[in-house]
Amino acid sequence: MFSRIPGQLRKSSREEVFMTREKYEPVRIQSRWQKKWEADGLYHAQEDDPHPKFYALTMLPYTSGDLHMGHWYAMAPSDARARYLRMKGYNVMFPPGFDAFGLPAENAAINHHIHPYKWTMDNVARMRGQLRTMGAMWDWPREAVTCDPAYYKWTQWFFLKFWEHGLAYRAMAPVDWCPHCKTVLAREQVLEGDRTCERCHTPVVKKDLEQWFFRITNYADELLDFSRIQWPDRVRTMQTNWIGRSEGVEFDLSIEGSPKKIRVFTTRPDTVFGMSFAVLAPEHPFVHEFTAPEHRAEVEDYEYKARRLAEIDRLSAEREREGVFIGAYALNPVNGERVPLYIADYVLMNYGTGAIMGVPAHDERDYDFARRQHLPIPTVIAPANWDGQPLPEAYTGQGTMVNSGKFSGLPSPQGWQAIADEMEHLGIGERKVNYRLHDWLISRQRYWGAPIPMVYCDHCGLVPVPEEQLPVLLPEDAEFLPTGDSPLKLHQGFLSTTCPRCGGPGRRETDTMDTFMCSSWYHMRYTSPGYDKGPIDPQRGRYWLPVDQYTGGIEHAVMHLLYTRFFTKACRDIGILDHDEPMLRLFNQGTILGEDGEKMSKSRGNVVNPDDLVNSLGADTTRAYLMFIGPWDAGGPWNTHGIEGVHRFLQRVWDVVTRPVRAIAGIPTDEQVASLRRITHKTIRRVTDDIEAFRFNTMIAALMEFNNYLIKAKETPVVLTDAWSEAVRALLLMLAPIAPHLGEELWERLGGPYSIHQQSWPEWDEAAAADELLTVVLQVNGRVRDRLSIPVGLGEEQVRELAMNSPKVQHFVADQSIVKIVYVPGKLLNVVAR
RNA sequence: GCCGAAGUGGCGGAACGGUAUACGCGGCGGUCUCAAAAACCGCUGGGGGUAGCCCUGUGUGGGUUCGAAUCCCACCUUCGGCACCA
Repeated sequence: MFSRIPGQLRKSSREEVFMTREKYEPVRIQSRWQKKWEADGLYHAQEDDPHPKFYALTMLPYTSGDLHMGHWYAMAPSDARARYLRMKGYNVMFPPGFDAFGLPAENAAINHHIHPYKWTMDNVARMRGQLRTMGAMWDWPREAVTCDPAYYKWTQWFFLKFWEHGLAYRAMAPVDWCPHCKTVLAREQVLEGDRTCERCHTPVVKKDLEQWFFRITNYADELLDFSRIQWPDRVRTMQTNWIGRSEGVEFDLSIEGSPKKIRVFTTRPDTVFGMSFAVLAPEHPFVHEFTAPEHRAEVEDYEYKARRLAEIDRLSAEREREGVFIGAYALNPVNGERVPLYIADYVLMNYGTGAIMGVPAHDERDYDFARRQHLPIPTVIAPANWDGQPLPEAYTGQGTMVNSGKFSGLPSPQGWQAIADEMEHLGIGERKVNYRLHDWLISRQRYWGAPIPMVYCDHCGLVPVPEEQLPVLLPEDAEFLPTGDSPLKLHQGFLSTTCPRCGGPGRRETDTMDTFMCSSWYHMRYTSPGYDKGPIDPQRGRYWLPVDQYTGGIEHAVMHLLYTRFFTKACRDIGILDHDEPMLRLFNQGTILGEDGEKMSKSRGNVVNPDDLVNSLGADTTRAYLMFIGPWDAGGPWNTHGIEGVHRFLQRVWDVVTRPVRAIAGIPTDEQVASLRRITHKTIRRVTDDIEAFRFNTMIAALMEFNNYLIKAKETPVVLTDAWSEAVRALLLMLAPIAPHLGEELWERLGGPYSIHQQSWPEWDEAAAADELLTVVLQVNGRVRDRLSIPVGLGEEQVRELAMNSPKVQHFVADQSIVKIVYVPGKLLNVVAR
């Protein structure tokens, strides 16, 4: 009985402490502010704002079903920076949207009998809800969903404009067909190496089909010019390699006993005297005509093998270079020499002319081939100090021309030009630039995409659908059968139409457009929501475009990011836009991995669900942890304990602001105040530099250090000063872009005006941030021996004197003589003794 | 094979050519508690010493420099991209 009393007392005093210390309840706080922000339209950017505009954009997500951690990793830091720029005084637009066309929706229709529209829009609804929980400054009224007829109407409109301006065309071409997806793919969508479909990893097969193309190659040279944009070197290199520009000469080889000539392309006209054979691609159209009867069987056998290989796999560049002689001879135009003609699969039909001159001494592939076929390997470019002996391997560098008729003795770069001139002069060839880049294949044999607005008429041929008849709608009652044929092909109502030109019977194009078409211009549409006279309202478009800061993954380097640049340049030439590049600055974030360091995937069971975290630790902690985990461009593994550390940090910020100040006796010293102001202003400087440079991890580390200081300072009399309020306000303002809900909540509790997200970013005062005492490191022969605390501005002489008086310095110098003293003002002094 | 990026504590990662390991996690010790959890405080690269301290240490080996994680050369490893483009 008696002993229970102290216990009860203790219990009640603990309750008292509990009452005075309010808990940080992130889930409650976030839903409160998300509702208020949305109701207030806090993030809806207007064009009549006096501040300079800033268009911040993060790559739009595909409507796969759920917002996963990868989306958060891409979007949360991007949002934080958009918020920061807003506080810096920009009129920031940060719009959301969905890439909503594509095969998964159609596969769901075939497998689960859900209409692609329903499947997609259900996903959009779910993802919208999840996006809202991030607490990002999404400008919802600008949202675009690419499968919405109000959107794809304009995708079709762009197609018509490209058609009108000769940038869209239909052609028969050998294309890559995915037997699983039952559609053709763009070259970019075929994984090189194993030649599989990038989506389902089924080996693709070659088919000759009539397809729709965009003339992106018209812009090849302009796409190589990155001078107007600040994009990462990595992306620029990848695009440059993909475009693959090479300068050379195209010339004719006469064929013995035939009036026909074959054209070859070379980047090394300076080596033309070294040709000892010529090669045609196995698919070259002249092969049959030139093949001698006694070689026919062998040639056909080889063609068959080559075709099979081309379809299945052509794994390696190291494969033996094989080929067969076709029994014909070509004549070298510069010296009349007769050289045997081969077919070999190392020559590709879809690059250059599909035929080459074989110069084994100066090309590694030709060298291998010549060795196998026992062909001569004449040297025509002499390396420095060449001994006149046959080369042990192909020499591909520059040198002095030899055995090259009147060109012998010339340095090879000069010979290159001289021979090119000569061929042009004699009319047998001319300079030519070749590209690896091909025209963009945009047609797909699927339902779930924007229909290509063209009509086939027996009388008029190909006729574009008139603008006023757009959109060509996808029929809602299409049947989704696992036949492999596009549902549009089987839908009479869609298929049959009247010819817009003659009014006679017409048949609609059933191909739909590549989804990269939709994503090539979505950033334009965000500027003009609801505009119905065109894809972009000229005034609003001019105000917002181009995008100032784009962020997204590197995986789109040669697809989306190249297409959208092409799109912008084409629109400029058509007169729709007046700028050259869609996005001025680009930042590529890395990939967030599972705790095991592997890519997050359901099959690995290492998926971290953001929804669970939002409902437990809160959106702010999740956002902050993703930014704290490491450099944003590096990505990295998730760590369950790591996020708890970030949560503790936010909890301690909460405590610093909300806990009642304890009764503290005494008045603060000048030094206490100065030191608080110093760390405040130093932190503002650090944090500002970091967020400018996308260094969110060190930015948060700086805020943690600052908060740790404030926790201790709160126990001292400085807590009663203006410097303290300045510090706490700065802390919240700097935290607001990272943890927008916590920032807003605490800002309100401090009595700050709504909203913290409309306040100015704090500025630092260099004078307040300046140190009064500096630590000078004393080294002897480059090794740290002592430290000196000196007042700012102490002259070198005095520092030297203090240093030489240091017992430790003296000990390590001992009886050696001092050779020199290096002094880095205010930082370090190194005594060199020997 | 070619091109590019990167290798730092037990872990994620910090460090304008100038105090290596900030910040966080984990671990150890402590306070509080009947106890535990939470929270808070302290310690925490390795080796040596009772201690003041000393030695050593940023993938490996060299070099430049008063001084190198940082710059240069070679090599090893990892990750990306490209891979017959004439």
